[in-house]
Order: sequence, then structure tokens, then C-alpha cells
Amino acid sequence: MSVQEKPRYQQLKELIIAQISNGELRPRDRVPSENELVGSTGVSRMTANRALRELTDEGYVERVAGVGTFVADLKSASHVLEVRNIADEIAHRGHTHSSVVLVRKAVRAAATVAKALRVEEGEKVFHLLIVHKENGAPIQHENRYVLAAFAPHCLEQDFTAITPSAYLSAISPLQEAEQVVQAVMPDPGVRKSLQMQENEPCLLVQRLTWAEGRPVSFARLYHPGERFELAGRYAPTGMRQNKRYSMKVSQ
Amino acid sequence: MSVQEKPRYQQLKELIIAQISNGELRPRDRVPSENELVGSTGVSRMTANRALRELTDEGYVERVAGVGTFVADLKSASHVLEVRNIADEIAHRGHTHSSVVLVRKAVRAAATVAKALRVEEGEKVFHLLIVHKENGAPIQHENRYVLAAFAPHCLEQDFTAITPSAYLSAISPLQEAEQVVQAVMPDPGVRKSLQMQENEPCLLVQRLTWAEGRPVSFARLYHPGERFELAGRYAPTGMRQNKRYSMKVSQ
DNA sequence: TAGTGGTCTAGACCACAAA
DNA sequence: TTGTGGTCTAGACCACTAG
Repeated sequence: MSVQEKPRYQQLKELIIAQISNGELRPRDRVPSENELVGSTGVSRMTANRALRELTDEGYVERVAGVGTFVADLKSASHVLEVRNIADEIAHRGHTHSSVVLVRKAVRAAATVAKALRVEEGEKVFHLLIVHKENGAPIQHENRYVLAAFAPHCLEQDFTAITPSAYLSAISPLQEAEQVVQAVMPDPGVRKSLQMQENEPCLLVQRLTWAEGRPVSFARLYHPGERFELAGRYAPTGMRQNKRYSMKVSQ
Repeated sequence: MSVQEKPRYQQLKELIIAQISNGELRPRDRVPSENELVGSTGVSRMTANRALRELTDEGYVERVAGVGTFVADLKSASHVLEVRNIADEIAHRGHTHSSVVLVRKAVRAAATVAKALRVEEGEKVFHLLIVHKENGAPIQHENRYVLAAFAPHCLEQDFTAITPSAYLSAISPLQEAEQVVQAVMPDPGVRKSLQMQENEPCLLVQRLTWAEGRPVSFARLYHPGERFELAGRYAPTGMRQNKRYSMKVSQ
């Protein structure tokens, strides 16, 4: 391999991606087998295997042992959004994050919270109510419940220094989450704390966070419709990791 | 390898993931090198390499040639949403998709459209205005502009049979997209076509679709706040592909 | 210089599917 | 039976980093 040349498996991948892209290879078409690639390109089988395996991981092709490799049905475009930790997002924009902790106390889970967290009513939970600000302007109203059994030291944290989301990640790194995004009208309390106009809608993110196989936290995150938007960029996971995400504030 | 045993590289991956998960390995900790894994587990170096390389792809570790492998900084939880083709989503729920095409004509790009598509004002574009229904109830108001040069036969399509999104994917399989989600109040026209109440907000998805390296379509997708939500589940790309996504309609 | 990751090879054995 | 993908090995060469 001469100087500065791309790896062979990468060249193979790009060759096949190009053929898919320009229509030479259509969905469900057969892609050359590993042995055929060995014969036609002179690479070893392990190298051909790596190229095809990575194309599989990236969704370009599908492989069936004993049968062959085929161009994947290009699933009708699906577009991705990523919701990140609010403080990170603000920092990433070079702005200043600050927050006001309105509520931080232990309570017994009411019916709705217990149902969301899938515990018995009356289970001990911590209730947090925090308003996050970007350069002083309120941008997120966080209403969160945390399973006390999961984060016993939760109330001792300084949530103006670390967001609950970051704190929970620190406790248990490998989390899962379910979330729902909706457009809603805020109730008066939310509207007031976000300094919103009458008749201005909220972008509401409801998130259930899982750790160690069970729900550990439920949060309702309200964002002012006028000042907040959720943005994402999606590319079909090409040769490079070419996904970028961002959350933006208009103005 | 006896019957039904997992591949060695997979066992290695799960071993290391477990150590990260339970705190034995903390972010920035050094992970055993390939040669150390060869010595301690008896696998070949290629097998150790595959395990560590896949852990890198999945974001668990970071590798620096000449230095070593280290547990990745677990980025404060980022949660993913995927927006799919509306017709697919409805079909996936077992419901019936139908649509009404209100506008389907060629126009000259006005200033805002030209700017979004990054073409000159006056460029020929196709304007589509379609209301999508789920079991007869309006669920999406699609206001789309398509670059005529990209999809010359666009106006000949029957968009009650194939959505514009699916049609564009069919023309050019490898697309990219940028999109922004907001909560907004609909203007009277949108409110009427979605049969919404006064004072009900919309979830607005604005999407710019790229193909062949340039923007080819710009769409504003309005959804009624009361009947529509965007849902997603995120798991840290574990051993299996364990991402699932869905879009749901409340009620 | 010794250790690291990045790549590549030329074999090998296996389970599986199709003819 | 032949070909497929799935895995694994035991070497190898390279560029890079650190002591």
C-alpha cells in the first residue's frame, strides 16, 4: 500500500456504496460474494468479509448465510433527532447555562408518577423542579421525579452545578430512555416560570429513563415554542460517522 | 466452540461492557490492549481487535494508535427520536392511510423557498400541499417544495398512492436531511385542514432533504398537538442493534 | 526501543441453503 | 455437492507514541 492510501476494506465499501448510489446495484440485487471479491479485487477473504460486514452494520446490504449478500431495501427515509443534556447544548453554543431550583424534596409517589415509574403508589421518590436558563432567559422547565432507591444521595446534589440528567448518567452510565415529544399549551405555572406569552405553545418532552433494567426517573421538560427548537441532521451512516445533531434556539 | 456458544469476540465485548456497566472500568480508564487480551483470554489478536473495534464503533471505548484503548467519556445521555414516513407509520400501527392532494403544480420559487433550497429566486419548483389522514382523521399537513430539476416527473405521480417522501427516496436512495421540530400555533388554513380546535398548538417539523450533495426538497409538516406525538426509545447501542422507534397517536 | 493500534494475508472449520 | 456467510488463527508489516 503506497503512502496515504485508504485501507482496502474501505475502498471496497466505497466501491459498493457508489454502485448502490448510482443505481448499478438496486435493492434486492445480489452483491458479489466474498470469494468473488477475492477473485476480482485480489484482497484476502477476511478483508472482503470486513467490507461486507460493515456495509451490513450500516444498513446498505443484508447477508444470509448460505445464500448471499443483497442490497438492502432502502427503508423510506427516516430522519433522526437527538435530544441532549440541556446544559451541554447551551455550553456547546458558547452560551451560559444557569438554573433555579424551585423544588427539591422527598415525596411519596402519587398515582400518575407511580404509574410512570412502575412502582407502588406511595413509593419514596425525589421531586425536582428546575428552571434552566440560557444567557439568563428561561429555556426549559424541568419537572422530574427520581426513584429514591436508585439515587439515595440525590437531594444532596447541587443541581445548579450539575443537571439531574448528568447526575443520573454519572450514577449509572448505561441508561436507556423512552420519550415522547408533543406540542401543548402550558399551564399557568409553567408559562409564568418560562416567561411566555399568552397563547404561546410549549414543546414538551416527556422522558422515562431506565437504568439497571427498571425505570428510575420520569421527567417532563417544557420548552417555550417561541425560543426553542429541536434540530437534527441525518445522513445514511456512510463511510464516516456522519451524523451530527444539535439543538438550537432561534434568535 | 461447543454448540450454541456465542462468538469469542462477542463474549469479549460483553465482558468489557459489563465491567464498564458495573463500574469496574470507569471513563478514561485503560482497557486491556489487544495483546493483553490475547494473553489473558487465549483468543487470537484479530479476534481481540474485532471486539475492541466494535466497542469503538458503538461508543464504549476510544482507541489511540500507539497509546492504548480507554473507556469513552459517556456523553451525558443523549436520546434519539426518529421521524419516519407518515404512511409507513400509520401502516405500522395497522391503521389506514389516506390523503387529499390540495395543491400539485409547478411554480417559480419565492424568496423564502429559494433561500431554503439554496437556489436562485424564480427557479422552477413543484409545490405540493397534501393532507394525510389516519383512519380518516387528518394527522399531517404537508407543505412541500421539490426542485423540478431533481424530480422532473414529480407532478405525474399519484400522491394518494405514494407519499412525496417515499417518491423522493425511490428516485435517489441515499438521502440526507436536516430538520427542525417546533411547537407553533397554526395559521387558520392549517388549522382548518387539520380540523383543529382554537388555541390548539401544532408540532411542526421542517425538513430539508438533500440528495446528490444539494438540497432537493423542503417541507413543512404540521401535526395537530392533541392527536400527534413523536416517540422514541434509546438504548446505548449495545451488543445487539437495540434501537426501536415509533411515532404514536394518542387515543 | 518496546508497546500500541491498524491493517492484511492465507489458510482453516463450521452451519446452512440451494441445486 | 457446491457455494455462501460466520468465525478464528498465527503470523506479518506498518505508523505511531512513549520512555
